[in-house]
Amino acid sequence: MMKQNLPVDAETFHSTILQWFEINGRKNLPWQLNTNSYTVWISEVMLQQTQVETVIPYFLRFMQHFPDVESLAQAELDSVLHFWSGLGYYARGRNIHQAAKKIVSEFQGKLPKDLEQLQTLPGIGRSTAGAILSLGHGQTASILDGNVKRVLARCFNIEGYVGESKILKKFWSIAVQLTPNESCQQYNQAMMDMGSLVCRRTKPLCDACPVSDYCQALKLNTIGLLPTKKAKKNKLVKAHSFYWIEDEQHRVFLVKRPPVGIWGGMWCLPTKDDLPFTKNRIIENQIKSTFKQEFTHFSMQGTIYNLSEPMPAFIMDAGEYTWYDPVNPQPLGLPTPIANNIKVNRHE
DNA sequence: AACCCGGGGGC
DNA sequence: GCCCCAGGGTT
Repeated sequence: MMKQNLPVDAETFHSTILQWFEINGRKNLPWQLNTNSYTVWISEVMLQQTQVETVIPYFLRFMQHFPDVESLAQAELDSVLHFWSGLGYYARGRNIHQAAKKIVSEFQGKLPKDLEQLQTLPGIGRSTAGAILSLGHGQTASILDGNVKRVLARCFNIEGYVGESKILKKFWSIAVQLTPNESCQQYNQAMMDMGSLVCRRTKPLCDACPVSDYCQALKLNTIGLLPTKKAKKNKLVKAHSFYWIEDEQHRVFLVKRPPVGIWGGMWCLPTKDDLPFTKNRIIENQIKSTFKQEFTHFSMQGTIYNLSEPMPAFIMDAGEYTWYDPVNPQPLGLPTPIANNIKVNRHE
Protein backbone atom coordinates (compact mmCIF):
# COMPACT_ATOMS: atom_id res chain seq x y z
CA MET A 1 0.00 0.00 0.00
CA MET A 2 1.21 3.50 -0.84
CA LYS A 3 2.92 5.14 2.08
CA GLN A 4 1.97 8.70 2.70
CA ASN A 5 4.17 11.12 4.49
CA LEU A 6 2.35 12.06 7.62
CA PRO A 7 2.91 15.60 8.86
CA VAL A 8 3.54 14.28 12.35
CA ASP A 9 5.93 11.84 13.96
CA ALA A 10 3.93 8.72 14.78
CA GLU A 11 5.53 8.21 18.18
CA THR A 12 4.82 11.75 19.25
CA PHE A 13 1.25 11.28 18.10
CA HIS A 14 0.86 8.06 20.12
CA SER A 15 2.29 9.38 23.34
CA THR A 16 0.11 12.47 23.17
CA ILE A 17 -3.00 10.39 22.53
CA LEU A 18 -2.18 7.88 25.26
CA GLN A 19 -1.47 10.63 27.74
CA TRP A 20 -4.86 12.13 27.03
CA PHE A 21 -6.50 8.72 27.37
CA GLU A 22 -5.02 8.14 30.83
CA ILE A 23 -6.92 11.15 32.14
CA ASN A 24 -9.93 11.53 29.86
CA GLY A 25 -10.63 8.16 28.27
CA ARG A 26 -13.61 5.94 28.95
CA LYS A 27 -12.56 3.04 31.11
CA ASN A 28 -15.65 1.92 33.01
CA LEU A 29 -18.10 1.02 30.30
CA PRO A 30 -19.76 -2.37 30.92
CA TRP A 31 -17.78 -4.05 28.16
CA GLN A 32 -14.54 -2.64 29.53
CA LEU A 33 -14.93 -4.63 32.75
CA ASN A 34 -14.02 -8.31 32.53
CA THR A 35 -13.20 -7.71 28.90
CA ASN A 36 -12.81 -10.69 26.61
CA SER A 37 -13.16 -11.22 22.89
CA TYR A 38 -16.83 -12.19 23.26
CA THR A 39 -17.80 -9.01 25.12
CA VAL A 40 -15.77 -6.95 22.68
CA TRP A 41 -17.47 -8.61 19.74
CA ILE A 42 -21.00 -8.11 21.03
CA SER A 43 -20.41 -4.54 22.15
CA GLU A 44 -18.64 -3.56 18.92
CA VAL A 45 -21.46 -4.89 16.78
CA MET A 46 -23.98 -3.06 18.94
CA LEU A 47 -21.87 0.08 18.64
CA GLN A 48 -21.65 -0.16 14.85
CA GLN A 49 -24.67 2.02 14.30
CA THR A 50 -25.67 2.94 17.80
CA GLN A 51 -24.23 5.32 20.34
CA VAL A 52 -22.59 4.32 23.59
CA GLU A 53 -25.32 5.54 25.94
CA THR A 54 -28.02 3.69 24.03
CA VAL A 55 -26.03 0.48 23.85
CA ILE A 56 -25.26 0.15 27.58
CA PRO A 57 -28.60 -1.26 28.81
CA TYR A 58 -28.94 -3.51 25.77
CA PHE A 59 -25.46 -4.87 26.31
CA LEU A 60 -26.14 -5.62 29.98
CA ARG A 61 -29.39 -7.44 29.23
CA PHE A 62 -27.79 -9.33 26.38
CA MET A 63 -24.91 -10.51 28.54
CA GLN A 64 -27.27 -11.67 31.27
CA HIS A 65 -29.08 -13.94 28.86
CA PHE A 66 -26.22 -14.89 26.56
CA PRO A 67 -23.10 -14.77 28.74
CA ASP A 68 -20.94 -16.68 26.26
CA VAL A 69 -20.73 -17.92 22.69
CA GLU A 70 -22.28 -21.29 23.52
CA SER A 71 -25.40 -19.86 25.11
CA LEU A 72 -25.83 -17.52 22.16
CA ALA A 73 -25.35 -20.29 19.62
CA GLN A 74 -27.91 -22.49 21.35
CA ALA A 75 -30.50 -19.73 21.67
CA GLU A 76 -33.50 -19.36 19.42
CA LEU A 77 -33.24 -16.53 16.91
CA ASP A 78 -36.51 -15.15 18.27
CA SER A 79 -34.92 -14.88 21.68
CA VAL A 80 -31.82 -13.14 20.32
CA LEU A 81 -33.94 -10.67 18.39
CA HIS A 82 -36.07 -10.11 21.46
CA PHE A 83 -33.06 -8.75 23.32
CA TRP A 84 -32.03 -6.78 20.24
CA SER A 85 -35.47 -5.25 19.92
CA GLY A 86 -35.22 -1.47 19.95
CA LEU A 87 -31.62 -1.29 18.84
CA GLY A 88 -32.50 -1.27 15.16
CA TYR A 89 -30.65 -2.82 12.26
CA TYR A 90 -31.91 -6.26 13.16
CA ALA A 91 -29.69 -7.91 10.58
CA ARG A 92 -26.98 -7.37 13.19
CA GLY A 93 -28.90 -9.61 15.60
CA ARG A 94 -29.35 -12.30 12.96
CA ASN A 95 -25.68 -12.05 12.00
CA ILE A 96 -24.51 -12.32 15.58
CA HIS A 97 -26.60 -15.45 16.06
CA GLN A 98 -25.32 -17.03 12.84
CA ALA A 99 -21.76 -16.10 13.71
CA ALA A 100 -22.07 -17.68 17.17
CA LYS A 101 -23.15 -20.96 15.59
CA LYS A 102 -20.24 -20.83 13.20
CA ILE A 103 -17.79 -20.04 16.00
CA VAL A 104 -18.99 -23.12 17.89
CA SER A 105 -19.00 -25.43 14.88
CA GLU A 106 -15.86 -24.24 13.10
CA PHE A 107 -13.71 -22.43 15.65
CA GLN A 108 -14.11 -24.59 18.75
CA GLY A 109 -16.25 -21.97 20.43
CA LYS A 110 -13.51 -19.34 20.41
CA LEU A 111 -13.34 -16.18 18.35
CA PRO A 112 -10.51 -16.50 15.83
CA LYS A 113 -7.33 -14.51 16.45
CA ASP A 114 -6.84 -13.86 12.77
CA LEU A 115 -8.08 -10.85 10.81
CA GLU A 116 -9.16 -12.82 7.75
CA GLN A 117 -10.86 -15.60 9.71
CA LEU A 118 -12.78 -13.09 11.79
CA GLN A 119 -14.07 -11.44 8.64
CA THR A 120 -15.58 -14.70 7.43
CA LEU A 121 -18.10 -14.35 10.25
CA PRO A 122 -21.31 -12.53 9.32
CA GLY A 123 -21.52 -9.01 10.72
CA ILE A 124 -17.77 -8.71 11.21
CA GLY A 125 -15.95 -6.51 8.72
CA ARG A 126 -12.44 -5.15 8.79
CA SER A 127 -12.94 -2.57 11.52
CA THR A 128 -14.89 -4.81 13.87
CA ALA A 129 -12.33 -7.57 13.32
CA GLY A 130 -9.58 -5.10 14.22
CA ALA A 131 -11.44 -4.11 17.36
CA ILE A 132 -11.84 -7.74 18.46
CA LEU A 133 -8.14 -8.40 17.90
CA SER A 134 -6.86 -5.28 19.62
CA LEU A 135 -9.38 -4.77 22.40
CA GLY A 136 -10.23 -8.42 22.98
CA HIS A 137 -7.04 -10.30 22.23
CA GLY A 138 -4.48 -7.59 22.96
CA GLN A 139 -3.01 -7.85 19.48
CA THR A 140 -1.88 -5.09 17.17
CA ALA A 141 -4.67 -4.29 14.72
CA SER A 142 -6.20 -1.20 13.17
CA ILE A 143 -9.73 0.06 13.51
CA LEU A 144 -11.61 2.61 11.46
CA ASP A 145 -15.00 3.45 12.86
CA GLY A 146 -16.85 6.71 12.34
CA ASN A 147 -15.08 8.39 15.25
CA VAL A 148 -11.62 7.44 14.09
CA LYS A 149 -12.44 8.52 10.56
CA ARG A 150 -13.40 11.95 11.84
CA VAL A 151 -10.23 12.36 13.88
CA LEU A 152 -8.04 11.30 10.97
CA ALA A 153 -9.92 13.37 8.40
CA ARG A 154 -9.38 16.51 10.43
CA CYS A 155 -5.97 15.86 11.83
CA PHE A 156 -4.54 15.05 8.39
CA ASN A 157 -6.96 17.12 6.35
CA ILE A 158 -8.18 14.16 4.32
CA GLU A 159 -10.69 15.38 1.80
CA GLY A 160 -13.20 13.23 -0.03
CA TYR A 161 -16.22 11.18 0.95
CA VAL A 162 -15.28 8.01 2.79
CA GLY A 163 -17.93 6.09 0.90
CA GLU A 164 -15.71 6.24 -2.17
CA SER A 165 -13.42 3.23 -2.23
CA LYS A 166 -10.39 5.34 -3.17
CA ILE A 167 -10.90 7.59 -0.17
CA LEU A 168 -11.60 4.66 2.12
CA LYS A 169 -8.29 3.08 1.09
CA LYS A 170 -6.54 6.32 1.96
CA PHE A 171 -8.11 6.33 5.41
CA TRP A 172 -7.12 2.73 6.03
CA SER A 173 -3.60 3.41 4.85
CA ILE A 174 -3.18 6.20 7.36
CA ALA A 175 -4.93 4.27 10.13
CA VAL A 176 -2.59 1.31 9.59
CA GLN A 177 0.52 3.51 9.55
CA LEU A 178 -0.50 5.11 12.81
CA THR A 179 -1.34 1.87 14.60
CA PRO A 180 1.30 1.31 17.27
CA ASN A 181 2.73 -2.02 18.30
CA GLU A 182 2.92 -0.90 21.90
CA SER A 183 -0.31 -0.19 23.77
CA CYS A 184 -2.41 -0.76 20.68
CA GLN A 185 -5.45 -1.53 22.80
CA GLN A 186 -5.27 1.78 24.67
CA TYR A 187 -4.47 3.67 21.50
CA ASN A 188 -7.48 2.30 19.63
CA GLN A 189 -9.76 2.97 22.55
CA ALA A 190 -8.29 6.45 22.86
CA MET A 191 -8.91 7.28 19.20
CA MET A 192 -12.56 6.25 19.45
CA ASP A 193 -13.00 8.27 22.64
CA MET A 194 -11.26 11.24 21.08
CA GLY A 195 -13.67 11.13 18.18
CA SER A 196 -16.82 10.85 20.25
CA LEU A 197 -15.85 13.12 23.16
CA VAL A 198 -13.57 15.80 21.68
CA CYS A 199 -13.47 15.69 17.89
CA ARG A 200 -17.24 15.73 17.71
CA ARG A 201 -19.10 16.04 14.42
CA THR A 202 -20.51 19.40 15.44
CA LYS A 203 -19.03 21.75 18.00
CA PRO A 204 -15.68 19.99 18.38
CA LEU A 205 -13.76 20.83 21.54
CA CYS A 206 -10.53 21.86 19.87
CA ASP A 207 -9.35 23.65 23.02
CA ALA A 208 -9.40 20.34 24.84
CA CYS A 209 -7.88 18.34 22.00
CA PRO A 210 -4.51 16.73 22.72
CA VAL A 211 -3.42 16.88 19.08
CA SER A 212 -4.64 20.35 18.19
CA ASP A 213 -1.00 21.33 17.67
CA TYR A 214 -0.80 18.87 14.77
CA CYS A 215 -4.32 19.27 13.47
CA GLN A 216 -4.17 20.28 9.82
CA ALA A 217 -7.86 21.12 9.64
CA LEU A 218 -7.57 23.47 12.60
CA LYS A 219 -4.63 25.17 10.93
CA LEU A 220 -6.43 25.40 7.58
CA ASN A 221 -9.79 26.23 9.11
CA THR A 222 -11.47 23.23 7.47
CA ILE A 223 -12.80 21.57 10.62
CA GLY A 224 -16.38 22.28 9.62
CA LEU A 225 -15.84 20.82 6.17
CA LEU A 226 -14.38 17.54 7.35
CA PRO A 227 -15.06 14.72 7.12
CA THR A 228 -16.40 15.36 3.63
CA LYS A 229 -20.09 14.69 3.45
CA LYS A 230 -21.71 12.40 1.00
CA ALA A 231 -22.33 14.27 -2.23
CA LYS A 232 -25.91 15.15 -2.86
CA LYS A 233 -27.02 12.59 -5.35
CA ASN A 234 -28.29 14.35 -8.43
CA LYS A 235 -31.77 13.13 -8.73
CA LEU A 236 -33.08 11.61 -11.87
CA VAL A 237 -35.53 13.88 -13.66
CA LYS A 238 -38.46 11.90 -14.98
CA ALA A 239 -40.88 13.37 -17.48
CA HIS A 240 -44.51 12.54 -16.83
CA SER A 241 -47.50 13.45 -18.98
CA PHE A 242 -50.97 14.09 -17.66
CA TYR A 243 -54.14 14.76 -19.61
CA TRP A 244 -56.79 17.35 -19.02
CA ILE A 245 -60.25 16.26 -20.05
CA GLU A 246 -63.28 18.46 -19.35
CA ASP A 247 -66.97 17.69 -19.74
CA GLU A 248 -69.68 20.20 -20.65
CA GLN A 249 -69.95 21.38 -17.04
CA HIS A 250 -66.19 22.00 -16.96
CA ARG A 251 -65.63 19.13 -14.59
CA VAL A 252 -62.22 17.47 -14.83
CA PHE A 253 -61.68 13.76 -15.37
CA LEU A 254 -59.65 12.17 -12.54
CA VAL A 255 -58.58 8.57 -11.96
CA LYS A 256 -57.67 6.86 -8.71
CA ARG A 257 -54.07 5.72 -8.65
CA PRO A 258 -53.05 2.19 -7.66
CA PRO A 259 -52.86 1.64 -3.90
CA VAL A 260 -49.06 1.27 -3.83
CA GLY A 261 -46.29 3.31 -5.39
CA ILE A 262 -46.16 7.00 -5.96
CA TRP A 263 -49.28 8.88 -4.96
CA GLY A 264 -50.83 5.55 -4.01
CA GLY A 265 -54.58 5.78 -3.68
CA MET A 266 -54.67 9.48 -4.57
CA TRP A 267 -56.83 11.01 -7.24
CA CYS A 268 -54.90 12.30 -10.22
CA LEU A 269 -55.18 13.53 -13.79
CA PRO A 270 -55.02 10.52 -16.11
CA THR A 271 -51.73 9.42 -17.64
CA LYS A 272 -50.97 7.47 -20.80
CA ASP A 273 -51.51 4.27 -18.87
CA ASP A 274 -55.02 5.34 -18.01
CA LEU A 275 -55.80 6.52 -21.54
CA PRO A 276 -53.90 4.33 -23.99
CA PHE A 277 -55.92 5.71 -26.87
CA THR A 278 -54.40 9.15 -26.36
CA LYS A 279 -51.11 8.20 -27.91
CA ASN A 280 -51.83 9.48 -31.42
CA ARG A 281 -54.05 12.30 -30.36
CA ILE A 282 -51.62 14.46 -28.44
CA ILE A 283 -50.68 17.63 -30.24
CA GLU A 284 -47.60 19.34 -28.90
CA ASN A 285 -49.06 22.82 -28.91
CA GLN A 286 -51.90 21.67 -26.72
CA ILE A 287 -49.77 21.84 -23.58
CA LYS A 288 -51.89 23.32 -20.86
CA SER A 289 -49.26 23.75 -18.19
CA THR A 290 -46.09 22.27 -16.70
CA PHE A 291 -44.84 21.75 -13.18
CA LYS A 292 -41.91 20.32 -11.28
CA GLN A 293 -42.26 18.24 -8.16
CA GLU A 294 -39.32 17.10 -6.04
CA PHE A 295 -39.30 13.63 -4.52
CA THR A 296 -36.67 11.96 -2.37
CA HIS A 297 -35.29 9.91 -5.22
CA PHE A 298 -36.22 11.84 -8.32
CA SER A 299 -37.70 15.01 -9.74
CA MET A 300 -40.88 14.85 -11.69
CA GLN A 301 -41.14 17.15 -14.68
CA GLY A 302 -44.85 17.17 -15.30
CA THR A 303 -46.62 18.26 -18.47
CA ILE A 304 -50.36 18.60 -18.65
CA TYR A 305 -51.88 18.26 -22.13
CA ASN A 306 -55.27 19.41 -23.25
CA LEU A 307 -57.47 16.65 -24.55
CA SER A 308 -60.68 18.28 -25.67
CA GLU A 309 -61.96 15.71 -28.11
CA PRO A 310 -65.21 14.00 -27.30
CA MET A 311 -64.83 11.25 -24.78
CA PRO A 312 -64.83 7.79 -26.34
CA ALA A 313 -67.39 5.55 -24.75
CA PHE A 314 -64.87 2.95 -23.68
CA ILE A 315 -63.16 5.33 -21.24
CA MET A 316 -65.85 4.19 -18.89
CA ASP A 317 -64.07 0.84 -18.80
CA ALA A 318 -61.06 2.49 -17.22
CA GLY A 319 -60.32 1.95 -13.52
CA GLU A 320 -61.95 3.98 -10.80
CA TYR A 321 -62.60 7.49 -12.06
CA THR A 322 -64.59 10.59 -11.24
CA TRP A 323 -65.58 13.93 -12.70
CA TYR A 324 -64.13 16.52 -10.39
CA ASP A 325 -65.69 19.94 -10.10
CA PRO A 326 -62.84 22.39 -9.35
CA VAL A 327 -65.28 25.10 -8.33
CA ASN A 328 -67.13 22.96 -5.81
CA PRO A 329 -64.57 20.22 -5.21
CA GLN A 330 -65.41 16.85 -3.68
CA PRO A 331 -63.38 15.97 -0.59
CA LEU A 332 -60.81 13.80 -2.38
CA GLY A 333 -57.08 13.38 -1.89
CA LEU A 334 -55.14 15.02 -4.69
CA PRO A 335 -51.34 15.27 -4.89
CA THR A 336 -50.22 18.84 -4.33
CA PRO A 337 -48.96 19.64 -7.85
CA ILE A 338 -52.12 18.16 -9.39
CA ALA A 339 -54.37 20.08 -7.03
CA ASN A 340 -52.46 23.31 -7.69
CA ASN A 341 -52.63 22.89 -11.44
CA ILE A 342 -56.33 22.14 -11.40
CA LYS A 343 -56.90 25.25 -9.35
CA VAL A 344 -54.89 27.39 -11.75
CA ASN A 345 -56.31 25.90 -14.93
CA ARG A 346 -59.95 25.49 -13.97
CA HIS A 347 -62.60 27.02 -16.18
CA GLU A 348 -64.22 29.93 -14.35
C1' DA B 1 -36.33 17.02 7.99
C1' DA B 2 -31.57 15.89 7.04
C1' DC B 3 -27.80 13.43 8.34
C1' DC B 4 -25.14 9.80 10.52
C1' DC B 5 -23.43 5.05 11.13
C1' DG B 6 -20.25 -0.62 9.37
C1' DG B 7 -21.50 -4.30 6.95
C1' DG B 8 -24.44 -7.26 3.80
C1' DG B 9 -26.16 -8.25 -0.48
C1' DG B 10 -27.76 -7.55 -5.28
C1' DC B 11 -26.09 -6.63 -9.60
C1' DG C 1 -16.58 -2.77 -7.41
C1' DC C 2 -20.75 0.20 -6.95
C1' DC C 3 -24.98 1.24 -4.94
C1' DC C 4 -28.60 0.79 -1.90
C1' DC C 5 -30.45 -0.59 2.45
C1' DA C 6 -31.56 -0.60 7.37
C1' DG C 7 -33.76 2.37 11.84
C1' DG C 8 -32.98 4.90 15.92
C1' DG C 9 -30.65 9.04 17.55
C1' DT C 10 -28.96 13.74 17.01
C1' DT C 11 -29.00 18.20 15.34
